[in-house]
Amino acid sequence: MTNGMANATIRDVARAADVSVASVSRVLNGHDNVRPELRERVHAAATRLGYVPHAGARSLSLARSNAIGVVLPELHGEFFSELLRGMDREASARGLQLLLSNMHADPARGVEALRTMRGRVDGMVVMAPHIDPDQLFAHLPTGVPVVLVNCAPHHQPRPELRLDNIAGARAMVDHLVATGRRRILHLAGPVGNIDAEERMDGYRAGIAAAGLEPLIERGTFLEESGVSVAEKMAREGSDVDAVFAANDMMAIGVLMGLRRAGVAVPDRVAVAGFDDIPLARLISPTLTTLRIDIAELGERAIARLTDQIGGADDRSIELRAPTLIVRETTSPREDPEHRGTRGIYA
Amino acid sequence: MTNGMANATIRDVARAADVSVASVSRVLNGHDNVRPELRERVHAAATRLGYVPHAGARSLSLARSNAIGVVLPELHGEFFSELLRGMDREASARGLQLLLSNMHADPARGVEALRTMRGRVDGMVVMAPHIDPDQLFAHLPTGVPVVLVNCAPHHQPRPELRLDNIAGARAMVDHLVATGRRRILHLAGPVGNIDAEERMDGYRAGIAAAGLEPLIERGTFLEESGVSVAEKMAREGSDVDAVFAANDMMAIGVLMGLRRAGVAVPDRVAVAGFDDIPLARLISPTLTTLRIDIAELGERAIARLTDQIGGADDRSIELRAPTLIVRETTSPREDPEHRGTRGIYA
DNA sequence: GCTCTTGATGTAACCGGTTACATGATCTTA
DNA sequence: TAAGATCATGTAACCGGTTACATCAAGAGC
Repeated sequence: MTNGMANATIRDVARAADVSVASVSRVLNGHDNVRPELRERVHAAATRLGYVPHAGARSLSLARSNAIGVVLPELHGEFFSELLRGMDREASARGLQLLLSNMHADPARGVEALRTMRGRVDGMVVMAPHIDPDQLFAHLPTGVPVVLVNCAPHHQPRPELRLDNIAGARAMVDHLVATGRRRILHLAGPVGNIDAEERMDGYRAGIAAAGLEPLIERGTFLEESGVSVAEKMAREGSDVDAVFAANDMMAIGVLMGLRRAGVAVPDRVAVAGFDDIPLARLISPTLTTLRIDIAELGERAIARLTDQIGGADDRSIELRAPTLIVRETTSPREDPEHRGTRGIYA
Repeated sequence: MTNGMANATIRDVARAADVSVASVSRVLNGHDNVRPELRERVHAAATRLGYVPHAGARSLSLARSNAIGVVLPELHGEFFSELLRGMDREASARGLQLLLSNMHADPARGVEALRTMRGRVDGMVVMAPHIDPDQLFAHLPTGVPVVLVNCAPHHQPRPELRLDNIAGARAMVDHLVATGRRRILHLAGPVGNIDAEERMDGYRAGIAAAGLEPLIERGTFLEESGVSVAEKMAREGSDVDAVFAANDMMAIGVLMGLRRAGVAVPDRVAVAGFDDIPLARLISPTLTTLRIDIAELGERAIARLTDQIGGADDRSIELRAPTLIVRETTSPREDPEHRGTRGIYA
């Protein structure tokens, strides 16, 4: 039977070694006030019984679990995977385990996910770009340290990490304008998603500064949105000469849609994304985008959380600026005649 | 102070509602043998105090944690992310949480990772293609259900999920042979990795069956290996007409290396991978590969584990066969003269 | 009216660790 | 040799829940 024999407890070990449970605990936790001979007996008994301490019981009496909760939106794609990788790196370096929870779209289930973490973790990292944190934290245990990552606006006095989406999007628009684009379409993310909204704000600011006209379509952050926008552009004979998508997956969709429609990138239309997922430099033409060091973001979240658990009281918001990565999809056009023109294509 | 006030306990609630802890517990767990008026009082007190149950204490007394441990190799790339996504889907459907642990290359740390899960999870999913499971489980708590995923050969009588790497690789070689390739190079994965070894076995079998000569290079499962093999081929004027890489990332590296060297794919050289990561259909030319439904693999692991936890005793090994996905990188050559020739290229 | 059943509620033991405090042995020191 | 200090070890309370069992009140049946 796999689960035939229950595991030995510390009392079993104590009995087997003919000592008290206190001594067993002391030996196993490496306290030095134990006679060597007794220490020996305990170790022998423990290995003989195959004793493995019960982490749950341990954390109950210590009021410390050495685990931290990670609450993420729908686990999807490379962003999430990179973030988790960074967290894992930092956490395992500090001897912490990660308890994962998926915060679905439904706020009620989200609250439930956070509640079930109480008494199981020492703190939490919460990333919820699509849910109002005030609502989320209203019915939550107090006294659990939390670090927010890229959350919607709120009134929580909590430590927080954010992307500077506005500056990033602004930099991209500036780049497109500097390379001669004038009809710049923004393919935005879903309504209510904080990253989507901020990137759109940055786009608007850049467009206004250049004295251009804003052109905005809404997407879903998925590849398909990009494809359909490209198809629509081709169908309607649009005069757009650059598409700035709110994330890389949509930008890639745009690339595929344009290729299928026979529209030259970057000669006719420039394309840019956001995130710099690994894919961005592998497709062809390679994609201009904004790089976020996602794994490092994850590491930093864990680091700040452990500081907080350790008693620090730093509630500041840390803003991380993305870096503009220029690749082939926004190269200046070879044909100088295009510069500034508004050619119609089919 | 974020963590100024400790959380209320069930005894606090009992005192506030002027009832016993037993009644509070009954109310909060939805037992029906409680007078409505009292039930009301308890709910009121609980919300007034912001009471959230302590999951650790609960699982200690219930001997059930509703969490399952997931032990994965170095969290890297799309494979891992898809697997975790599938597990999360199934787990949250069953009301389970996932406790993540990274099994690094070092077996000692791996054992430690498994030990710290005891008393914290109801069972574990272990994926360790690079570590000997016998060694791993030698000093482990008995009585904890475990499902192995893609592990090295062992003598563990445990339920297990595996990829049919051999059949997959064999199918790919057959496909390459059928489309006229004769000098087929296998870019294998690292020594000691079970997936790598099995894929190589499948390759060997296919090559032998076709009466061809095996050509093998070792790689690291990373893109760079592919690039350097492609460079080496071009440099040495190799007569290889197909490269079958042991995973997609290496295949993509090969594609990039060949493109840079000006070697036409698939006309001069066909390229194929293994895994069907999302990237495979996005690059150009699109990559022929073997599809594994990774997320489903993850779901299935959780499903089998919960069966096991529920008392089932099914120790069978489930073999999942990859599906051959033919795309552009292995299209038959347009120039029929190449068929069977061994042209040298620079 | 009295016993028996039924059902709500409370008391206290238990899950498996940790540790404050008590105990008692050994060693100093006068 | 007796008093005091030091140190290893054991006893039992505690962490925060759950629940077997005891208790007691109300209603049923005679």
